[in-house]
Amino acid sequence: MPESAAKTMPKPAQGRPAEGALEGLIGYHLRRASLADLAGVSAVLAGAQMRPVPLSVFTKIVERPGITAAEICRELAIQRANIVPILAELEARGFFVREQDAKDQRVQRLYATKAGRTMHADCIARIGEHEERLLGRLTQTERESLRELLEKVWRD
Amino acid sequence: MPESAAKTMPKPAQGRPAEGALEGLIGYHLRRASLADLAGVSAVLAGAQMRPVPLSVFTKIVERPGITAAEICRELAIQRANIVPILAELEARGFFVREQDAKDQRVQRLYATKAGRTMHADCIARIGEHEERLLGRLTQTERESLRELLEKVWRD
DNA sequence: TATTGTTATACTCTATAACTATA
DNA sequence: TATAGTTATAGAGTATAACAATA
Repeated sequence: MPESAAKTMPKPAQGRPAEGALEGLIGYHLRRASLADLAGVSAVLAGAQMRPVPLSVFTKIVERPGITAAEICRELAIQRANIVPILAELEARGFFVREQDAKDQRVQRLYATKAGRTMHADCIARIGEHEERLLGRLTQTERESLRELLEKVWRD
Repeated sequence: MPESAAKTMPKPAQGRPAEGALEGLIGYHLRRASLADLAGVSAVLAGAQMRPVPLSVFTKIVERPGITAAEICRELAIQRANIVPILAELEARGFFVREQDAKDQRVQRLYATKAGRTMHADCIARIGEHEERLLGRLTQTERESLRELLEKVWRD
């Protein structure tokens, strides 16, 4: 017969109700919240045949005309090898074009097309509606607090 | 950086500095923060040959002796099919045992062993140190705020 | 009919190593 | 030597469908 686990339950933190180890970890809530968000984003983007990572890559191209693949990778923490098929698909769908840099023959500068900018605006609007649902229980002040706290966590 | 990008930068939201579409999305910061956390957790758990998901599964076994695999799956939003190899490995390493339920022959009740509880306590301690680093820029009050805001986002 | 545990499988995302061409 | 873009590949993590045993 297995021994009781009650003895090993963690002591409640001072002033807080007893809870499991997972609930006490910020990382656990970060992960659950992020996964909940990702599911919603994926769902609304599916209607535009788009996915979260390719859209974040494309957002950089739209907002920073002439950006290079290597720059995008550094800013989004993507491996250079992994952006290749992402760019290939976005290019094949006519969302951006590549231009060889005149001064450095190694680099390609990327420019969104009109069709790409239209797709981008549509996707950002879809995500906006999704976030409105996701954050429905938070006030505007709470949303801004959350954004700032999260940024403090991950930004260098 | 080419100045031509300035023309296509989105208009700043009222009262806030100019920023890209990604920075304005809570979901983007949720994802970056969660990935930063996950990298750190994975690193500290590697020293104990453990990974985040198996540990979250095992935490349920430690804290709820007699819990079933199906219950764990519902609480952690894991597919039943995917928990099978996770439990197989934890069992093979001697961290828990299975007992057939007397009243319902379909279910197996799971009980952590002493070795399992020791491993669990070690891993939770490692993660605690990791979170201390991850959240180093947040006050205790801010950490508690963050936890509550995140919970409001994902919890039903 | 529904649920538990399971097998098999496929797909996405991510990580690593190595190559080429340029600088 | 270092960087940009690329290829190939392997590993997690996750998703779906189906099955046998039991309720």
